Amino acid sequence: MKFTKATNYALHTMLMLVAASPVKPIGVQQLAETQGVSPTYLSKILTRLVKAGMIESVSGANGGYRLFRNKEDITFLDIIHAIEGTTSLFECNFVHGDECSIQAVMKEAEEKMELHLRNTKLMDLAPMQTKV
Amino acid sequence: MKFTKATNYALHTMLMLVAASPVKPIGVQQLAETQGVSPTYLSKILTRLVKAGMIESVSGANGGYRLFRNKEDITFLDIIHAIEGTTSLFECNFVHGDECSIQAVMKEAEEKMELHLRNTKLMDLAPMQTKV
DNA sequence: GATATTGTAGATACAATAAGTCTGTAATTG
DNA sequence: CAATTACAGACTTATTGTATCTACAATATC
Repeated sequence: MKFTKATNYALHTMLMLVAASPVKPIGVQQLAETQGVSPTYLSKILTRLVKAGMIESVSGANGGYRLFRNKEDITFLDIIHAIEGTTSLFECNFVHGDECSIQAVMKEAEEKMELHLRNTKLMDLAPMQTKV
Repeated sequence: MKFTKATNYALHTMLMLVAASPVKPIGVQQLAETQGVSPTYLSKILTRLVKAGMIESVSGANGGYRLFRNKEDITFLDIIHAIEGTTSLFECNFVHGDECSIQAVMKEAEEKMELHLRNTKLMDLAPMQTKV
């Protein structure tokens, strides 16, 4: 199991948007070029962030993407959940008596990871690095 | 991203082996039947645990699998690493200046999860549940 | 030692997911 | 209106996960 590349693209793009102007949008062309990925594909990924209410898209000439929520509110977990989904990483589909004790442990472990991702905001990195 | 089913099979099998006799091996036939998976496939998974030095296989009539290490030493993380591999869940392959700050955060998060999995031993569950 | 029993390795098949492309459409600006 | 930009959906390709099958090697028991 691995995080998908889409998550990597999403995180890097968000970091750029956080560092950029909150009013003037950045075109997907530019965002994609910096990361060496095709604009249409990146657009498809970013649309998920739009639907999650994190960013906003502006059509037409000089359009692009810009933040929608406050910088301060956007956590790593938000972005990851928007891309990877929110279902548990581990699911036991056996029919035990009731709860699967193994799954319980796995869930606890996952929550430790999520806690860290929820407590870390993009802002925490933004100042030191303005590009990519 | 999801943990594979193989990890689920491995964890459940290990729980059975921990609860079973440390001398008399259990056949893969029986282990597989309990979990509703084919014996040859489970065997393939268990072979990875053998190579990781956690369990031992015994060929021939009345053969099967049994623990090799001490019950007390076997953590969730050991089993998961044996099946899923030990590489990071997140890898940024862009060429930044030096270290990717996003990757750094992701790595920390992963370590939180691993810490919990390393601190939880199969033994912790074994007493309350002897089957599956 | 022959035979039945059990795990092992390798080839192969199938399915699901990830990763990316292409094309046409809709919205906006100038 | 023309140029620019994002969006949606169908489609393709590559990779990984999930098995199955078969021949082989090791061991126990008679």
